[in-house]
Amino acid sequence: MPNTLGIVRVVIPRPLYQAFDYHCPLPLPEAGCRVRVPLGLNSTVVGIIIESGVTSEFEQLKAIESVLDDKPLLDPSLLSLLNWASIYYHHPIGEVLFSALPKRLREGRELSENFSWHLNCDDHEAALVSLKRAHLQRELFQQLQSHSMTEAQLTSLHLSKWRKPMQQLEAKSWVERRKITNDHSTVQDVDHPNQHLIELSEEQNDSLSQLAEWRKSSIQTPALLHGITGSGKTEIYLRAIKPELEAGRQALLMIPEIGLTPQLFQRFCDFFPNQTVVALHSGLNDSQRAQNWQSAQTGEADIVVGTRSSIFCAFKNLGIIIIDEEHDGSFKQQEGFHYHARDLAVKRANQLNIPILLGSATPGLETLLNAERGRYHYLQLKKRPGTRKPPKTSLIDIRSQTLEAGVSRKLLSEVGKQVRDGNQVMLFLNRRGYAPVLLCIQCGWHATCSACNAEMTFHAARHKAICHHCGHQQRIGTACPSCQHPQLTTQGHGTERVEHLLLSHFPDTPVVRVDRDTTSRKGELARKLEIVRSGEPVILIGTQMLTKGHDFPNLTLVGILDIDQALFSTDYRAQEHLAQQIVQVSGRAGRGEKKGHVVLQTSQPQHPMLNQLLTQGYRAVAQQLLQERQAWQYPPFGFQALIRANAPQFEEGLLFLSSLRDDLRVLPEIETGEVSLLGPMPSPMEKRSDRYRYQMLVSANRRSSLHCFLDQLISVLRQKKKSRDLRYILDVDPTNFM
DNA sequence: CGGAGGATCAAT
DNA sequence: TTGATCCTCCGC
Repeated sequence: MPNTLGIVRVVIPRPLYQAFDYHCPLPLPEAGCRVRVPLGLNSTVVGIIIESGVTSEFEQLKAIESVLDDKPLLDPSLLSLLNWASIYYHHPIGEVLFSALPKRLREGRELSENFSWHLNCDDHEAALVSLKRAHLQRELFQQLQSHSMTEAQLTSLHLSKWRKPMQQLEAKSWVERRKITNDHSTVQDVDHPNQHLIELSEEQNDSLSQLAEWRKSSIQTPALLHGITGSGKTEIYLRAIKPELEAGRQALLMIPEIGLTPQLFQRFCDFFPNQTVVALHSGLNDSQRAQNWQSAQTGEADIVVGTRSSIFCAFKNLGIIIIDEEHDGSFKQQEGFHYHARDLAVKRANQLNIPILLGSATPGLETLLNAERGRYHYLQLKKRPGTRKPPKTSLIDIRSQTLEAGVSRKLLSEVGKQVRDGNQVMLFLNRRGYAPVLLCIQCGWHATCSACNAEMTFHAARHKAICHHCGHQQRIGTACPSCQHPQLTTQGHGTERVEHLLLSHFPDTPVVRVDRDTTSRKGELARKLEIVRSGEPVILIGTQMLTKGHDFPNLTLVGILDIDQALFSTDYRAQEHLAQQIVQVSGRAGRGEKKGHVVLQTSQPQHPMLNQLLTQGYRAVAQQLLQERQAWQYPPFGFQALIRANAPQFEEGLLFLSSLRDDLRVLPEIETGEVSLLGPMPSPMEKRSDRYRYQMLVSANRRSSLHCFLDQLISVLRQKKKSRDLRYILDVDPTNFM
């Protein structure tokens, strides 16, 4: 072979654990570049180089078809994180690597060129006068007057439809488009007069100086910011980010899935008006996503505000990671490549030796334990700024109350009182729809899903029964579908039903329902939140959508309707989640000048966890739960993985897992008892979306034993013959056992 | 995962 | 014998 060819190692977007070697003309592209390579007999796929200039064992190498990037998309540190994740989660490297890229780039598309827009006009006054009636153009013009804007800024900031008016301005030659070559080698002025409008409390300032001190140490350990709801964690985030930006570095702020309130994003834009803030979340389309991702990769963006998958975003020079609401379950990816973005963020920060700040009013037990063991720096905010006090919480024993749609008389009268006083009220019920059960009292028929082992939820306004697990729908008339009895009844209650109740009791007060059904249309949530923020008396009824991050200053009463189910859950994480949820929902009350009040309805007013939460607070509950976890050797004291298998045929997955268990019996970790297996058993909902689901739990007291065992498990699994429609997945550190 | 080539099977 | 369908294997 002449000396014009080298060899590159390429990862393919297939569920394969190995990489493939290809010939490649010199000079070799670097690791992290995409290539197009032939695969199999007559197809080509996009691959990513993970090593360049290797020697290959393999005899008949093919040559790559083309190189797609002249500079790496993924830098060595990100590649190493992804490689680590592939090993830790025992997931095929190809799928891991490709999950880091936005769809457009996965498909091998060209990088979009990034441009910025500049004003190019002598007489601003005259121009503005002539734009008197062209509002959009005028707004853009004024925007550009203060500073030039990149396309990413324009798209994410406020004007999603900026292109047309910009074209019109361009036609008049008042603006011009320039290709961005600047990668912020000249750092813009980060300081801005608007930044300091909010004065920090003594406690906040104290946290900040601790953070500054912490930043100085040569090895960066993570920091936990445990601040009660309303204590102003966002202000700390902003100021923790600031010095990094001043040093020319970038920041990543990770938020829960539905936590990106426009207010939070806006706060960041306002605080750093000279910096580029971009979002990465599910609300963006493919091209916005690719563009924002890329703007972080090139260094054009200074701050990325993103959900779970933004942990894989490439950065030119990442300086700090912040995770807001770090306890939130949505940081755990629950399908395909099951990773925990919070854990990976800690790993990434560690690899880069940069600071990471985990913020929450209700830190997860794992995080709290890390803080207690001194592995994380522990910061607390115990007060709300100013004179604002945390809300007072009381229980209503619903056993001694008349209930209407699950709402007690006592709570209803309290709602009435608050509304009459001009205040706002929020009722929290984590169940959408009208009622979870629809049945016929004559023949006993009830609406069950044909694809799942589940009741279908009745949605009254749509005259439908809908399965919340697979989406199947059935139209419901007035008569029973089975015996034609003219009246169907319901059991239980969802947000829609409570909304009806509230409308009938308080006809003069707006009732705003916020759940997936009422906010699926784009902009609908924002519109509803706007009503609430106007401050007028409003009764809000909603699911957990309502619990995250919102700030309603005029909200004085929070009612939590149905928690009894969670009190008796068999899932060992249920108590932790419930405590977090109660604290988070409660924290929506009393954020303004008026005092807040929280009412918890329950049939278990003597329940130890509830009482401890009310009298001693979240930290005490968490400590109690940690003790219980320790006694049982549950995480974070023990380590787990869950193998799930499902197939369209009844018990096929069960058979598969049983046979797997037999194969595993001879492994050393099982024989010594370092690792134990539980199951296989049916998943809590055995049939879902026409597939029968089973699972087997792997537990170990040491992480190293677990991982050593899983390595062997994967190789057994790979060799096992399996029917084509059987699917299995390994979930390391599972959080959800459904 | 996804294509291909071989095995299998019922209908011709 | 043939087309359809299932199955198993393999990818550089």
